[in-house]
Amino acid sequence: MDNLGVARIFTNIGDLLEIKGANPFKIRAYRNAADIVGHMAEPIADLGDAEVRALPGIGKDLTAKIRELIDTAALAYYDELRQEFPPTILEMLRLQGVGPKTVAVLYGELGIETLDDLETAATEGRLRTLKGMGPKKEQLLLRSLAEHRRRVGRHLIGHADQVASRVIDYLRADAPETAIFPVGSLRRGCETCGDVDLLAIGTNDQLMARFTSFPEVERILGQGPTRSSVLLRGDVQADLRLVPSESAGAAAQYFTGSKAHNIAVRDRALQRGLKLNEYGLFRVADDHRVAGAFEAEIYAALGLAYVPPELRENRGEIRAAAAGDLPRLIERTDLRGDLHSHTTATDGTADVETMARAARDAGLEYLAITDHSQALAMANGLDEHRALAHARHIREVGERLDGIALLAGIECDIRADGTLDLAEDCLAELDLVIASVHSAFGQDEAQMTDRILCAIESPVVDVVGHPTGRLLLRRDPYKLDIEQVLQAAARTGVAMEINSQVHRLDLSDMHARLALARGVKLVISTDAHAPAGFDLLRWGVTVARRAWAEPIDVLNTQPLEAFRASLRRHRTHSPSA
DNA sequence: GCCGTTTTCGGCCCGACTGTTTTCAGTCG
Repeated sequence: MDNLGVARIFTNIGDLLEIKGANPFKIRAYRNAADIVGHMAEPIADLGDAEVRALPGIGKDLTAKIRELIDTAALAYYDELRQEFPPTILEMLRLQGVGPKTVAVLYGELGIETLDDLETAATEGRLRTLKGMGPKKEQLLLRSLAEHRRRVGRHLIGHADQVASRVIDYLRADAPETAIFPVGSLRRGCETCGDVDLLAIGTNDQLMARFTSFPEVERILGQGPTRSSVLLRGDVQADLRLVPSESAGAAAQYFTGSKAHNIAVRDRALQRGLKLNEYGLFRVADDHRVAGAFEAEIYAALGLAYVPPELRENRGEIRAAAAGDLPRLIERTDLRGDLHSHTTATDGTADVETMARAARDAGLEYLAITDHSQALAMANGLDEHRALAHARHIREVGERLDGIALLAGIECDIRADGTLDLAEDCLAELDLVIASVHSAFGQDEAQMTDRILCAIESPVVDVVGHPTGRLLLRRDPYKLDIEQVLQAAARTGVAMEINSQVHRLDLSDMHARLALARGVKLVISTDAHAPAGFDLLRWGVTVARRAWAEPIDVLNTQPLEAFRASLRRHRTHSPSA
């Protein structure tokens, strides 16, 4: 069993224990262990018991359970726990506003086991008969159910990418000469993917059998010589297609999509007496193959510059490609710094120096340490006194280290009334202030908009962090007049963050593109809580690319001094004035 | 569940918000 498998089972144990009403610290121990194992770089199966035992938060008991999982792919304790509840009960925990206590009552009192049961009971008004529930809670649950239904069957891009990598590595081990790569929404960099589409080039009789024997396959949905489809553990569907090399480019183009992009490209082909399908680009008149082996030659044959996959959404890229006006999209290597990170001072897992070294190892020239402010008590947020002491410490460490510059910043909460969580004179002492919303998500649009506008007007705010507050597949964005916020940001020189956490990716691609159109600068940040977190920059870059961003649009592509000068706090007048 | 080691037992981040109450329980971060 791999790390993610272990992590998933520990997470489920934590959830089941919580429904049972077990000791909260025991629950936390399982969740903590799930987090540690799930984020480890090396396979836990490669570690000896002593090394596992040495991991923080993993003691004698959990070591034994991890060993059992690695050796037998099962865990007796987990199986016993699962006997006590129907297997579908954990799904209900995914609903907004439904926690373990509610699940326990729903199951215990009304025998509700599934989301469908819950919907029926809510619709019939039976939930309000329960203690602590009323009509409002019923409506809330129905709304949560509807949101949840929209999300099932989709996966975060980071998750889909890991699945794709594991499948590809497995296939390559047996066929090192065969080119295999992701297509579809994963290649386009969409924030969520419905399934994982893979394309293999060449001839290989064994490939499909190898694919369906991948260890994570739970069910084979279909198997043929050129196309197979499987359902993997964790409900991810993966499709593999095999095409001959003369059709490689056409197939890649066809299966990468999007549908809307492909329709527009094929239309352009027809206008030129050509037809495009997954086998190649052909003259209609005599079926002569004009192109097919490479994507670029197909686009070229249609009078188009090569369109990067992230732009293939039929949002103007074909016109731009025809005119030679495609942007020079930002790349990961254009980024020189990361502007959002946490340490053990609040809810991070590593100290300032460890994070700094990891950022340097990730190729960055500067890093802003931006721990939480006091409102996030649960994260041990900093008050003014601690924030300034922390800033001194960050600067000391920065002085000491070669090859990386540190900025002493903070992620300051925007309180429900729009005021900042720390005094302005304290914030003015820092190098960088990100203002973020972490509470009162239920405010109406006018309140939330005013709240963020209020923060933007503060002269000490440089960046708005994860501006819409969405959690992909979990929580919709809060209600917000983004247009007003962007106009204020443009006027004041406040930058908008693209948060690279795969469950945030906030701003979204569309909002980021709108921001650029309004003259707002972007920053791409990791929000790293651990040394491995800097790898996530690639996803923020992917969003920026989908937003048509060039390096000049993103503040942290600049060298340190130019970057500092571009921050709102160092501007002497508003940029649009 | 883990952890420490002047402790092998007794700690282990807690405040805001909501909807339901009539003094609070559950959820969220």
